[in-house]
Amino acid sequence: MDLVTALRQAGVRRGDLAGLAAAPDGTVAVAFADAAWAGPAAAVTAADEALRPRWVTWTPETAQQLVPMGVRLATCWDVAAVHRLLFGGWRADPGFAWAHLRGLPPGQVPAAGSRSPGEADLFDAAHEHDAASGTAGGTPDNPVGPDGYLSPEWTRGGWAISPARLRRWARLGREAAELQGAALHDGGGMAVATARSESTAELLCAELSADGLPMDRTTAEQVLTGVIGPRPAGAAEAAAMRAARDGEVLRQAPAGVTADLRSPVQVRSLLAAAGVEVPDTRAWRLEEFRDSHPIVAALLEWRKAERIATTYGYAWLDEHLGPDGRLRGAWTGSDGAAGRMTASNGLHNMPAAMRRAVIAAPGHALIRADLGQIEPRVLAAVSGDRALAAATSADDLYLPVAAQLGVDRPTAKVAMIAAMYGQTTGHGGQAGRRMRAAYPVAMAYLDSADGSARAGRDLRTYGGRLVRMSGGGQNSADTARVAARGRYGRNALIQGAAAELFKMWAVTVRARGVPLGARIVLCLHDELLLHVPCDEAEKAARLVGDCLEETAARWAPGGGGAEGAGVRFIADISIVRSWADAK
DNA sequence: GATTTCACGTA
DNA sequence: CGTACGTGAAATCC
Repeated sequence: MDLVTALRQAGVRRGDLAGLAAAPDGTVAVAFADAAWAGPAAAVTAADEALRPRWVTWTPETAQQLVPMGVRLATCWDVAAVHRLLFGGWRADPGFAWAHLRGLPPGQVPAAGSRSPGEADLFDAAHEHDAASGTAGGTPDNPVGPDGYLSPEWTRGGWAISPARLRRWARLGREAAELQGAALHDGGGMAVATARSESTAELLCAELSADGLPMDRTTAEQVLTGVIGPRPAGAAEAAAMRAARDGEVLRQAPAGVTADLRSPVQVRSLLAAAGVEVPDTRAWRLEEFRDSHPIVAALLEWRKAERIATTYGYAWLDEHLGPDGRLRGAWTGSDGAAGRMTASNGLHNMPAAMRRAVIAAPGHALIRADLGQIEPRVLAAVSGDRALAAATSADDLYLPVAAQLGVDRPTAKVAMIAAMYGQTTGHGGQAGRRMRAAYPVAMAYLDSADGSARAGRDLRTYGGRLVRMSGGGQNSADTARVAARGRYGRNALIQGAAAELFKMWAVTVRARGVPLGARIVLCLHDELLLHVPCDEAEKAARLVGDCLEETAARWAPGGGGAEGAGVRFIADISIVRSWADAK
């Protein structure tokens, strides 16, 4: 039966959970109500458009498989993403997530192991029954073993196709999602909404990985030429150019002294020979010696060029910029403690000079949108501090804060940041004390995070993400380490909540942007870059702002001031041809 | 050959 | 004015 018809007959409605599993050959299985279906992936697109269920995936790999096949789903519930939210940590494979949901000791999850040569693939229909016989745990029809764990035969992947198994796997995914939903409801608050947006952010990540960032090769090569010279013809020429760059620094050295500039140890001796004594050679430390000896400025200049040459040079361009003018890397929806998005291949730490080369395709424009002062605004929201929330009504939040504290703006900003992230020197001074008096609720929130983290107690972000502070290596009594743990904890709650708000905004923009042909092409912690046909650019720019208002209203309710914190979030939004044009 | 340290880019 | 992450080269470990 046709999938849409089957879903309709089962009474599946918008937002209902539908299990989804995909085989490498493009076969998918869908599980809903008491039924399950298997067939070609294209049917899922049709079902998504017709009914828009919330597709349950075990891991983001499903989306990563489907997107290149042209299947882009509206929403999902990703068991791995929700597992990370509920339980923290990085590991989130199906067997591990399932064990947590069933309350089984996660340390004893059966290893997925490796297939021995010649062993039949469980998911190969032809060998279906032979393969599972004699193995512990699950059966060909049941992934759950008698011990309650998922069978390694099912979890180790590398599937060929068996529609029956695929359907079973999709059904079990939906069961896992329902268990997760129940666990999240117990937590109350924002957790279910966060689970949805974190999951859908995984769909966005799969698309970002597939689509890439538009970059103009000619402009990129121009930027490189300006910094490190033209593309070398061969290895010999490259070595010569490198030596020439080194020479610019070494000619400033005292007579007879030389060094390998790529060796920090040798650079330190080199500087010492020039009369500059430093404990290490980091740029911020060398900065104050810039005028002590000409070699320092030359070295700092060399470092900038060397960074571009080694990490973002012609080799980088050749490797990651496709013939279609798209720079690609792998995206993850939530990495590390705070749950920020990450990207590989330099997409998140590209030198500012290269932004000039990020240019919309012909007939298209980029929409650049930056959240303004996101962290203090997030603090106001998550702590529920009414006084700080009042300050968020200003475009520049630090002006009212400075007025409240009776200090100038730079002092107010430092005091705020010191409070949010902890400080290693001094005790905050007068401005710090006034912060405590002016914003006691926000400060108590931060103190509580700091105290819990110091004591090794786990934390939860506003959106419900567990930040693990207990366990291995967290019991040190060393004063410096304890203080660092405190800073880590308070930072994780602010950075983490900001990441949750950002992703909710991003997936809202992703959904609303579809009719305009607007695609998100870069996410950078508090900044979104959209690629959109020129004709729709104005609409898309307004849409991004509207989506922020909508997201903020759901995420930090009470904008009217009657209830909740009523925090205002702002974004700087501009329509540009190149990423470097804005601001 | 794998892991750690230093350094630096982004937020 | 602190935290996070990814990357590359050298240094170090095994």
